[in-house]
Amino acid sequence: MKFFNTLTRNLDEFRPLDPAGKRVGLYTCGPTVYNFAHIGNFRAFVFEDLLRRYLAYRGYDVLHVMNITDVEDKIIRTVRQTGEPMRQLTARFTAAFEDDCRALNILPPHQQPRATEHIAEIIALIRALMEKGVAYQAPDKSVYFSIAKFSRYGQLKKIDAGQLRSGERVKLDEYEKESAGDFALWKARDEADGDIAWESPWGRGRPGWHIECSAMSMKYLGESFDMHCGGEDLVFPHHEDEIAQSEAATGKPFVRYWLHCAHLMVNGQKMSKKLGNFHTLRDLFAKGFTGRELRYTLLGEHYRRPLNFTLEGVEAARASLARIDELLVKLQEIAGDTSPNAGDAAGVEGLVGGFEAALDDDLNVSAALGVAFDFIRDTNKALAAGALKPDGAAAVLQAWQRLDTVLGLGVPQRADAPADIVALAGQRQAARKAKDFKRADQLRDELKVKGWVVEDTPKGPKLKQI
RNA sequence: GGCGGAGUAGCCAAGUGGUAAGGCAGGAGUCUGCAAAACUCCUAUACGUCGGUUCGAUUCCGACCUCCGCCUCCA
Repeated sequence: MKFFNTLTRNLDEFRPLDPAGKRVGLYTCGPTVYNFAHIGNFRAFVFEDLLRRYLAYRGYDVLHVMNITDVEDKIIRTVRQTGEPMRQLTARFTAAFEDDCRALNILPPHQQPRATEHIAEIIALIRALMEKGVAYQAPDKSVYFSIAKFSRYGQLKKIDAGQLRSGERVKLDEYEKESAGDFALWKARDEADGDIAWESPWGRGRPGWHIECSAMSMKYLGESFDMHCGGEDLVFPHHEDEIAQSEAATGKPFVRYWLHCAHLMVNGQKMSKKLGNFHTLRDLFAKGFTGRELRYTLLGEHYRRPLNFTLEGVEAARASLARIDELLVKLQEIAGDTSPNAGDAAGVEGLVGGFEAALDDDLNVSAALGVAFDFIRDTNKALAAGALKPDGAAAVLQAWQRLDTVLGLGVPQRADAPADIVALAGQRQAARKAKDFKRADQLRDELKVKGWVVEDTPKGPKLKQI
């Protein structure tokens, strides 16, 4: 299994730190809960979900930790503007985030630590950095990390710390740092913070953003762990700073594999409220799209390529899913209660082997889906030829269910139609037998209004819920 | 200005030094009372531009164009 590691800029063979090669520590940067997350945020979370699911599929025992940033500049600004208490605001948007993740069938992390519940760990880490002499308290009372004291600074982004130039955002910065590249570990309380402040050895204040991830990831996964992911915008400075503060404090390598996903664009442009192409999941649900359609859309493209999100793309995803579902339902009908036996596995070797080979190659999910659709066409041909027996169908279903533990698209359940629908379908069939096709078509329309499609097959009419 | 990523048919999107998966959309056909689904064929001599290396490049190299990201708290 190979992954593109931002640290080495190479496709690296994955080897867990665990000597037994079993346990894998995975940390993914979670949301800042001051608003609804948008479709771009969820691209990253779906990618991380795919990664986690595939590691589990490959037999690894994954411990997945994702933080919730529940104290931060934007949160404080929102609190100031709206007057809503911070805890209420962050609880509300954390719940909304969790709802959205469920809708996308994103597995919940095993640990979901919040920054405000780890102030003690954060202070302990800053204290260690102060003791090592790599952090200092500036005249503004805030505590900063001195990148000049950490010679490996820039290893992730491949930048020379001396080359950092002050951008426009720095001009807005009112901090009294020794060097432009230094970043805040502890931010001294100011007027605007109100009562959002904690006691610390350096006075009242709150944690900087980067330090929470170091403190919480190391608490739950150890000082060195396997994988850390996020969107590509987090490479610098967030992840670079995490490496600096973590490694400076422990003297040990922090993370072995850094994986970053490319951004999502909407209609070929950067998503922005100004352009009117800004989508939250809620907006998309209101347009009639489902979580699994959106999951498929976000999942279908390789994570290191920019994804161009369009509503047409979600409609294409819907059609693709219908093709998959159609086959699965047919297979369920043929398989019935038959359980697959070992001998039937031969027919699905190509599917499973191709799928795994694609995902082993840096999670090439597009190629994996290509393999799946090739298989779907072949299976449809076999079905049309009547060549698929119950045990063969059961074997295919079993294989697909296993692959779906990775894709997370869900397998449709055969739903038996209620009695009134069955009765209507019976009347229609009687009308057809009597060659009263006008009446039959009326009844078909009536069924459609009630949410059922009737399809005439060689084995008789078949009811399908819309 | 610095660093990095991307440009494949109508749309989305894999991949490769020897003329390129898959999905969607549109069209035709088979099947059907008509549909639906499925299958077959077409749209499809599709690889940003210009050079170079090579027997041969979409794939390697160079330049250029366009788009995107990061350059102090944005997935």
